[in-house]
Amino acid sequence: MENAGTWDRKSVISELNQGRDLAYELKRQIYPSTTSREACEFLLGKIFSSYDNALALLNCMDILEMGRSPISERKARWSEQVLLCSGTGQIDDVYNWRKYGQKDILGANHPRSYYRCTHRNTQGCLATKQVKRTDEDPSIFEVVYRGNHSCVQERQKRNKENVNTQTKAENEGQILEVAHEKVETRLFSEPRDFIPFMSPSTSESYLSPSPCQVNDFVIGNDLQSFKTDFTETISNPTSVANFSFEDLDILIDHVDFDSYFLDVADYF
DNA sequence: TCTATTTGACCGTT
DNA sequence: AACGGTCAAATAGA
Repeated sequence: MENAGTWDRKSVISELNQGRDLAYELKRQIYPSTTSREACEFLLGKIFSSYDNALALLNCMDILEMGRSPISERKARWSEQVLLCSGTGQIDDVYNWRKYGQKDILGANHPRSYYRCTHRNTQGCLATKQVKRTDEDPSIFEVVYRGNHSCVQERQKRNKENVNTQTKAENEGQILEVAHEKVETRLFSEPRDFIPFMSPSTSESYLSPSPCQVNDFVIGNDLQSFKTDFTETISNPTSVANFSFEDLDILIDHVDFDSYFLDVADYF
């Protein structure tokens, strides 16, 4: 077991280092932007691949650890992010949602709608979101995201296969503000009986449900500065005109990476 | 026929 | 008991 753990750790570190190096190379080539678009897309594909592989490895170790832990210790970090957006409320956020409820809320002028990930049953994805018109301005929606997606959606896969060629939905809403984000620890009473599996055609990972997770784990100065950019974007009430959910997709990927790494830090 | 939405009922928490 | 979140049967629509 020790040997397996050592091998896993080296693999993870190697994948993450490669992803970091590629990201810096891309950054170097973009500024100034004299590099061809094809070269950038190639690098992005390699970066996504490295992070996918690292996540898959970490998730496997996480599940192994969960299997060894008593139920009373099966805790997971749970993230919540609140966005304010204009438009129809049906903003284009990459993921597919299925409405499962609507409630009138005490003291609120408009009901709150409840959505869960379409892939809850097929992939065990536990991400949910709530949407409600604000009392102050009914044209502005408060969107609360809970948990992170463990599923891989078709659009997400297309994004990774064809970076920079995404098309935006006609009715995409504009995100006005990231109101706040918080993290809490919740106890999961259900056993994790999902296992990770690999796409037969690619190395892309389909991860088990792992509702999670943001933390402050730091890996070196370089990554810290990289993370700081994102943290500043999401933790302060910030005007984010031009911010799109394509950006959020990347943001979520990054948050996933961090939290998984904290798990593996505990593991070791 | 299949999938998504609607909506009243139900349940856990406070 | 009130409230918020979820369930599930009924309904809509492609």
